Amino acid sequence: MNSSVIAKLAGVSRSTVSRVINNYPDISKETREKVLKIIEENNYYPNLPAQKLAGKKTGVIGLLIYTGEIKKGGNYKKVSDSLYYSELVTKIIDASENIGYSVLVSYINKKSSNWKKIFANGIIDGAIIISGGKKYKEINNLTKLENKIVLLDYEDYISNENTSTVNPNNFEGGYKATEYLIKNNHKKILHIMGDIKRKMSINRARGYKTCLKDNRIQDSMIIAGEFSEQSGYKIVTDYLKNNKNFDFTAIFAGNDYIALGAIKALQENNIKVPEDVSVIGFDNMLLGEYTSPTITSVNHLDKQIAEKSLNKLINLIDGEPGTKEITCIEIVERNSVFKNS
Amino acid sequence: MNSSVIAKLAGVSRSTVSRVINNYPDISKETREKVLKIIEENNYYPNLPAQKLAGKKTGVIGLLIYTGEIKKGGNYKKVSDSLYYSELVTKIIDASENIGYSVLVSYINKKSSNWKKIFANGIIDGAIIISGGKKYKEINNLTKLENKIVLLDYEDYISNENTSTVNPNNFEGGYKATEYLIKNNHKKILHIMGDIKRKMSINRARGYKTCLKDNRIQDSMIIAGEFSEQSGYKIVTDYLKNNKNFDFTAIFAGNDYIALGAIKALQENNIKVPEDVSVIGFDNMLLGEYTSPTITSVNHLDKQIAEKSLNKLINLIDGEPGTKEITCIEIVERNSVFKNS
DNA sequence: TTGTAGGCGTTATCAC
DNA sequence: GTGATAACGCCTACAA
Repeated sequence: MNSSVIAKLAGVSRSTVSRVINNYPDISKETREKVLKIIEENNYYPNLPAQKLAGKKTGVIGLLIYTGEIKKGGNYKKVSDSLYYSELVTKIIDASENIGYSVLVSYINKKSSNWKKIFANGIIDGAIIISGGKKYKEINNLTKLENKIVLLDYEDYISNENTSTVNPNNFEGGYKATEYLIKNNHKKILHIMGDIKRKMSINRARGYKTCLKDNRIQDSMIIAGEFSEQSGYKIVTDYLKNNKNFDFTAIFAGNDYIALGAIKALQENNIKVPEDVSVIGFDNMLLGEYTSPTITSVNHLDKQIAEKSLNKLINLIDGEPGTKEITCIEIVERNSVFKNS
Repeated sequence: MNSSVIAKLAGVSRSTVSRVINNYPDISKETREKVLKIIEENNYYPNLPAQKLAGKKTGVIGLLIYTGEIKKGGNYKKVSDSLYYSELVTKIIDASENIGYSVLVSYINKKSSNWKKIFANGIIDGAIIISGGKKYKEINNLTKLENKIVLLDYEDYISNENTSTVNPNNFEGGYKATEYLIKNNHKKILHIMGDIKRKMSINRARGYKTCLKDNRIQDSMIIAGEFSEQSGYKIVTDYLKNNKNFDFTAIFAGNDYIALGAIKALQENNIKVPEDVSVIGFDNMLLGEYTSPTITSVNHLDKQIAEKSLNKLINLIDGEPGTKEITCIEIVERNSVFKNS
């Protein structure tokens, strides 16, 4: 089934069929309706590769994922092993669907060059790249091509005519999380950092320290670990073991995984959350709605990272130049912080 | 950049470039290496739409999702609102990537016809359709086209030359879950069903009842609800309120959400899980690794539904006829069932 | 308002 | 072993 068949059936030429499909104005009502009827009857849809080849947009965007940073043990993890990345990926898919775009997902890795084929040749109108904060040579090369790209969570900022970037405002997040705890009457706040080598962690910690300073609070406690439940659990467990009279009333965790581990450790030591100790996380993962207690968190993900990236991409596709964007931050109140303001 | 440019640079014809790209045997080593060098130097990749138009496979499969069944309040939910669907979708993406396929994700809905364009015209080599168990007219129509399709979780079995189906073995799952509890010395087992209208629920409950019968256990207790945490929570809370001397020692929950809600309700009533009451869930969601206690569950998802669907699809693409498949079931032991065998 | 024809970048079928 | 050429299905000037 193709436009020639439709044309023959409708008694018109292929170009007329094309005009109908693409909503050209200069076409008579009769012809249009006649053609549309035939199209409908024959369940005809234009061939996407052919349309693309002929220069049209496809309504498909690429989602390129660099998984090198998602580690599991010593090995590279897949997206589905991580609730965080699963949520981020499906959020991008959902946001795209919402504005009528479909998403072509591919991984960036050295083994396969599938992603290059997809990227280098436009079945896609543009792409969002999740780099996991990693400087990856290939990504730098990609940005030099003519494709429209949005770089997500790529802290080493690059930008050009065809490239935009979107990053969470980690500093502000750290600041607001700390501020929220202070407003709820906490003065002894422990901050558990994620991977100390990542800018993300450093900026969140900077926000924490700056906020304490601004509020004239001297006691700052920072322990560095990893962005995992196990790490949060271990750090708090060890801390409680080594400090019989623990002296913090709240924890600002580097992300929700750490928060969850910290909460488990506290609970196992018969310290109630949030009555005895409050905990605030970061990332606002959906997971946080299913734990006990549910996790109060810093939101930059939900309706932010995904939708902003997509909007930026659409702007690029529409011909606007690349820009740099930092997402807004808000506290999502759940039950792991005791309300006492 | 296209094959003509490469051809000119290499001093050969376009056909020769094509032969090199597609690994044709009848070509001299010299020519091949010369062309490959030019290709490399110029960072050239063949144009996917053009290849597809000329009749080649693309290495892209479609993932079509019918979201009508994923409800949130009264409204239709997005995939990212559901940890279950997020995990399923990313598992399929991961499994595909693993064998070198990229995934084009699109939703099936009445508002947009994007999915039809994608489906009806082959940038994709085939598609997996997640129907959420819903009889949807459009899906039936799709199976009549010539595309290669795998229907996931579509209990009303359809199969033809181009269509395979994959379903979880809900009956066996219900049976094995119950058997596992019995083996751990439970005789009073409450089963909390999900949506009673869905075959999924009915089959799990059938498995439960058959297993009790096979083990000569008279007491069967079934309460029907929905596939949600809230439902599990409410049912157990109400039960405990109305039965001061509750008489079950274990719960078989219709899925992990229900299990989670049930556990919360038990804990709030100072009933310890698993010491006082054991709970087993269904679906083996990643979520179950982050709760306290972690949730023992019936696994059909992990490395099953996703990978089997994909294998089936690849078989179809390779020209084999459609088949019907039911996934294997296994118990994943975590900490919500007390080991007492 | 409609039809004709060239081109998009490949692959495949012929020749040579 | 390699080069010309006709598809693949569509879009878009240009002509009428």
